[in-house]
Amino acid sequence: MTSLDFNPASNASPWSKVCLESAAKSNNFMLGNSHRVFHTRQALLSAGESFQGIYIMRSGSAKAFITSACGDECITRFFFPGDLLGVDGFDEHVHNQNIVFLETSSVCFIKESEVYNLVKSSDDFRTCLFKSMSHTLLCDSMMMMCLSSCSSEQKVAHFILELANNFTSQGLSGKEFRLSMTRTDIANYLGMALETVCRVLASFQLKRVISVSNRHLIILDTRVLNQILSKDSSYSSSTTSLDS
Amino acid sequence: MTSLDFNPASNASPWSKVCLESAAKSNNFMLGNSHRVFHTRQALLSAGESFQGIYIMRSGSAKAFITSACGDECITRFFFPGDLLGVDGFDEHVHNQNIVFLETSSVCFIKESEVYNLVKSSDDFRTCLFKSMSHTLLCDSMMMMCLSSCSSEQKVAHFILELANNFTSQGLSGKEFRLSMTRTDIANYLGMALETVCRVLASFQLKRVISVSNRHLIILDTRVLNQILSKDSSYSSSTTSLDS
DNA sequence: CGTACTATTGAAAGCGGTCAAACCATGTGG
DNA sequence: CCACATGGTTTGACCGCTTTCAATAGTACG
Repeated sequence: MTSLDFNPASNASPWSKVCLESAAKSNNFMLGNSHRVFHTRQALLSAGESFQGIYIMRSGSAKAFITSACGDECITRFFFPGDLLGVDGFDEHVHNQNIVFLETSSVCFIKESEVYNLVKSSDDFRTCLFKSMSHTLLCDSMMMMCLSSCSSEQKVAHFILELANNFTSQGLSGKEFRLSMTRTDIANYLGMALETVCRVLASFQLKRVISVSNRHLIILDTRVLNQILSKDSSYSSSTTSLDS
Repeated sequence: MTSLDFNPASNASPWSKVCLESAAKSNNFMLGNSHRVFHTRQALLSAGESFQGIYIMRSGSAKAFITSACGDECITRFFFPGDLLGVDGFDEHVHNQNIVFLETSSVCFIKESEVYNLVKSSDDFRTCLFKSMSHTLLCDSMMMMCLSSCSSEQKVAHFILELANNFTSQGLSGKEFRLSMTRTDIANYLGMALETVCRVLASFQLKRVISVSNRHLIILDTRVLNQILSKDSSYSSSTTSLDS
């Protein structure tokens, strides 16, 4: 009923996000030396690279994409501060995704061996790592659900709310923010044509639900946005009041 | 060209699948007592239930689904022997998905506290657990890629090959097997209408790529199936034509 | 100021969904 | 053993959402 059914990220994320790094720090694993800054379009990882450890996004944003057999890139994920990067490498000790930054960003590296040490020595770290991975799995499920059963409008609504949630949990405004990704990226991520993204955004703007100009986005009516998500066909008058 | 670009499951899965349970066993965590058998349509978990631990699928199959805000079920995952169930619960200590068995199956339960103990005490278990979760993340990415950028034919081809892979890694035939899920389940999972699933299967059969009768499926030409997956458009002349 | 990239909007075509009607399998009870 | 009921499956016809194609406009940055 409430906004919970929209996105499970709302509660879990902020907690584990801060936790991981601090938990690691408190164990004196010299994380200070492992900070690194990247700029727009720079790559953190490329598919095929050997796995050395994981990264925690400290600031900025990035996208992960796979180059499919057909040759085209497919964005599978966006990363924001607090997210873990490169976790897919545990499986085969090889990264299967490319990760590229969308803006100037900084990450914190944790070597694989340190991850294992921390998991053993720090309950906090272990808990947070598990939470984070578990949470990602849940988000993936929600995303798959969205991709498989949502209309274009619902997909975009979901995407905007997801972003808003992320910014809110970072302590930033969830109502007004900058899109660090292009329309093409959004379209790619949501599995639709970029023209459709534009059209949906335009339609939302027409309905006074949002206001967009280029990368700058303002959410004018979160409730309607949630309504669109929960049922597009019939705009039931009043469902539930909601969160932030 | 190789099967690698189709599904990353091929290599990783079998290894970690066997490992987890044996690693747990070797540490004498009395897993013998935690075996349980379920029958078709029985539920292992329901959304909202509190998280107690994780399960390893020993035999049979199951589906995970979320009930969306719109009220309809959405299948996010199918489980086969070796898969971990209920991992999404680490995040909030609550399960967000329902898991229901598709046939008579047996699972092995590992209490949360035991998971943590095992992670600390057994490098094998820790490695396998990480691999498994990491692998699931990768599979999710592939699935999202499929959902967002594949045609109906490609989705079904992907699904069949995924199943074949799973059966192969279980030591069973990857060419001939029984579908434990209904067409409706498949359609739901792949984000398409069940009628479309039927149509695609029929078209594949017409092309002599597969042979299906009810739940019984035989793969006649894996190569063409992979070709369909990697590029559909070239076949457009003969595929969707309704000439009969 | 031009070049390249990004974004927007329109018109036409097609894939896939919805609706509808059979068809088939399995199991139940007469 | 058959009639019936139920749920799963199949196929056809029609329609609409999205994509594709195409052209234009706005933006960033040298």
